[in-house]
Amino acid sequence: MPNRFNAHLGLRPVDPIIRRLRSLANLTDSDVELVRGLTERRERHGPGEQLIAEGDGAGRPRFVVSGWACRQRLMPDGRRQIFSLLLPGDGVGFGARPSLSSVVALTALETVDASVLQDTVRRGASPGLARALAAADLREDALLLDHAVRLGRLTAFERVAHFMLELQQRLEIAGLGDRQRFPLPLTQEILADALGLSIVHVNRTLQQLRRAGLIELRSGVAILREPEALARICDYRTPAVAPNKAA
Amino acid sequence: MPNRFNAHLGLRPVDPIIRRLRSLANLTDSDVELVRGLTERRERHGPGEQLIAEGDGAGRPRFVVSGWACRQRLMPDGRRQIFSLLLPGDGVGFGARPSLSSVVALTALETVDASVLQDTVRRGASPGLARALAAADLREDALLLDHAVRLGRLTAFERVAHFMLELQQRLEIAGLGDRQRFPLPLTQEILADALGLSIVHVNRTLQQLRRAGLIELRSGVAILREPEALARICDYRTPAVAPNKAA
DNA sequence: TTCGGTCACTAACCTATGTAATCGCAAGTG
DNA sequence: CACTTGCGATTACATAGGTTAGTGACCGAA
Repeated sequence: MPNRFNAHLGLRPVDPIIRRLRSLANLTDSDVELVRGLTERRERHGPGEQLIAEGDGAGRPRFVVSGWACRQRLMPDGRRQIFSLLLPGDGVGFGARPSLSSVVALTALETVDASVLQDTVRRGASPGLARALAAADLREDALLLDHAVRLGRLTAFERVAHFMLELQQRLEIAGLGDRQRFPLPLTQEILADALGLSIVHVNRTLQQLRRAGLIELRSGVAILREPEALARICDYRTPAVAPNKAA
Repeated sequence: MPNRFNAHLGLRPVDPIIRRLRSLANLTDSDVELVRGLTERRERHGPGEQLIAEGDGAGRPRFVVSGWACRQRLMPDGRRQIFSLLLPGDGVGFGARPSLSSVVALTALETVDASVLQDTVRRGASPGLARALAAADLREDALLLDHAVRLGRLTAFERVAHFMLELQQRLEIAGLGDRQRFPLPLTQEILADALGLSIVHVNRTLQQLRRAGLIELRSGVAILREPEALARICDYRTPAVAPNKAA
């Protein structure tokens, strides 16, 4: 629970958002100030809580501040497919279209309302933030295609490796991990539903990666021992981030 | 090769486009006239030809008039994942963002340039067409999520059934099939790359569906003998089409 | 403290799916 | 005509991954 406590340590709850947006486009000081101001309307959600239901119209836009969530779809027989994970710094509910998937908290989750930011962008008052949101959208689409390739064409071993690398990269951008280490507060069941595998096989595959000396998992923290080897295994390409390119 | 030949039979090459757009939003007579006018700048592509490469900037917008294409991604070792099929009436290259996947012709393919239409929409001169394009975009996203569920959570049997139902529905809208019968000019290899299966297993699964009396395939034509049974097998839900809803 | 619940982990077994190798047919093509 | 080439079909075999069942560690609630 990051709070006023760590403010004087230079850590603010909205930092992941700022880091994320800055990785997508150049922001002016006033852009950053605006994001800092979002600290007001906060919401807390328990694990399992649904933020958005499938088919919901455009809801309030929000940013995840802490905790993890996901987009998913459920089948009537209980099978679940997770489309993407929402990490601190990620936006939800932007875009004025009915949601095609539900959004569910996977851990205790904290969000802030981003209506102010969205209004500012719509008013045309911040080209920087506008570009950042557009880039975030593009990035999300790219991740979904990566995910489809993972599900359709990668083996379990490759899938897990690929997924770990994606998480590392995203969390590092959010300031929540380094090139080798990051928090991973997911059960193996959640991993299974994201990767299109069974729980048991996720477990097997993680063991395999461990035994190969490629990763390490301990109490909610993942360590990539050999990021380059992992990347070779699954043909992971670090996405080109273009913070300086105008539209 | 539909041409001036069948014009006096009431069949025009742009008909699939008109039917498609009409299924997405109400069009005025002048909207339809505009689409009819697109017949000019036509392009022909041979099977295998790449229309758009991964990373290409916003290209000319086009509609598929005849033939099939797909969005896909290739892995260095030759594995391929197809993300979506592009059927007559479908648009490509709208949206001013770099393409995240390449677009490749699967059969002989005919397209028309849609720049005029896009300009009209951008000028705000046709709310109907604007809504249609937005709806097409939304629909495309929805199909991609369906696809992810197919790849991640459906068995081969369910995948093929689901895919056939999707094609039936889309082709019927385009006026290229009825509730049971539609053209299917795809090799089993292409099906495999779309469904995340091996060629052999696609063959097996098709046999299985045939023996079960659910489908029939003959010389490029698919027949769904039991559409309802198929839909039950894979929990296929006909997407809600909302041609009358304003944004 | 005990109890119930969740989760990681394991083992045994089963089956869906992939791989490799052929065959035959139909449609070019020279 | 002989000769490819591409594609669907089929078989035999190998294996990745699913299913079921169970254990023990941990943890919060009573």
